[in-house]
Amino acid sequence: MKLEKITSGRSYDDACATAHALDLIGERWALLVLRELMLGARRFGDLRASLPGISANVLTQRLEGLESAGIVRRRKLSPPASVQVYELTAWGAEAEPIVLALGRWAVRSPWHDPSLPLSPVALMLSFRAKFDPARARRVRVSIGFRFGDETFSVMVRDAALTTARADFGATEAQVSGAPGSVAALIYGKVRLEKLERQGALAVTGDRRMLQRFVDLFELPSKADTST
Amino acid sequence: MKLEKITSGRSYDDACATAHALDLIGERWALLVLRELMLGARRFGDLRASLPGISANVLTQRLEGLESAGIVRRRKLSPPASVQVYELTAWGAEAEPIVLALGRWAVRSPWHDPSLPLSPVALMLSFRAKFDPARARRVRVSIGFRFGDETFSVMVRDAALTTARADFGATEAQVSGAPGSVAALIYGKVRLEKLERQGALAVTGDRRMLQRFVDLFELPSKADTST
DNA sequence: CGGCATCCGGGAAGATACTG
DNA sequence: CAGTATCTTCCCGGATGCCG
Repeated sequence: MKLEKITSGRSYDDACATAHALDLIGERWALLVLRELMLGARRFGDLRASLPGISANVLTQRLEGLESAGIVRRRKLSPPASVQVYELTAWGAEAEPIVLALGRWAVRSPWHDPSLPLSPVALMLSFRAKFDPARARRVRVSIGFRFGDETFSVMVRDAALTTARADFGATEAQVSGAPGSVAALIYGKVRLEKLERQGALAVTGDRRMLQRFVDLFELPSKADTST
Repeated sequence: MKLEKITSGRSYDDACATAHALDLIGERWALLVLRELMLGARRFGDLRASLPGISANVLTQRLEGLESAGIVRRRKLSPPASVQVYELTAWGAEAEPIVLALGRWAVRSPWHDPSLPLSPVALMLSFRAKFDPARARRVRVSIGFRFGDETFSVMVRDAALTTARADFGATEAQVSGAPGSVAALIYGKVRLEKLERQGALAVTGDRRMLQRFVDLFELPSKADTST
């Protein structure tokens, strides 16, 4: 099968693998769809809600293209759920370093505006992108996050960070609020007390553990565009 | 200044840094322009020649956008050259991990076609992408490459690889031919003797050193799109 | 010739309405 | 809820021409 038929876009006709990657996932919205699938299967409507601005027909096209390229798979959940979801193939999941590399680079952009809407998955992935193992040695914490009806757990131990969709369950501290408010706490270094007073965040459990987690991350430095 | 004015494209309006990266370098051809600038300043015509299929007006637009975003800078070479070139800013050069991550991922694509045209810079960057320090311990080689009138040198020592535009000069072996033929030698594991017999490559210097370099790289494995 | 503006055709993206 | 159909807008790509 010809490549143009797979993504139904134009090909760069370049043997360079980077160019080929752009043939596969370089179309508008494609990489953000992958981002939203990085933490597990999602429904069509979930994806639409997490990608403000995408229209239904474009999302349909992207999912079709990614599916025929072997990056995304559609699956029907077993009854009684019987609902259709989209998930990454093993190869699709291997695109995570691309998503993280893009984030690490652009967070230093002078034009980056952290006040825009932020999806829960995007926030969770940002932890993976900015996590510094050297800084996390000897730190052992587990934090739960709740955004609406989505919950996640983040664990730091043995200088490694793991993120997953999971119950608050066995975490040491739990945070509820908007993803952007959590970002303000961690990356903007806004004081937790202030965010609680504003009603932006609600915390239960061991607050000192949460602060220990926050201190794992530093303020991103802005890039030098003059040299 | 509003972001939309910088790249003159549409914005994702997403606080996620990955989305912002796509605002900056997600337009068609943008990342390939960066790729071609990764190994040093280039002229407009050089870029056009290395990016078959790009039209002059699109290249102009991309260069303008990347320049106003602080990723690319245009510079006038001092006389007597007095010619205009484009080069990466310090921040633009930091996008290299993105280019390499895309390449590492897509080289495993079932649809990747290595027989398409390949630019010299793309080949040189592929060395950086696929270099395995563990495999290169105790190896110390320097190879020169010539593609038309462009020459590069690659050095491996102390489990590190360095690539640069440079004379053949002090390298131990020198290779001339098309970038695709070098790729066939290194990634396709086509025998050097065969490529020489076909007239695809010409080698001078210590052939054993060249073979030692070739052996640093392994055949890329194809991805699993079924699980 | 290098760099860039202009015009145009085709096609992808965006918005909205509609259907099972 | 999960898409499809339709229409509009705008980007991409190709051709041409201008200017230093």
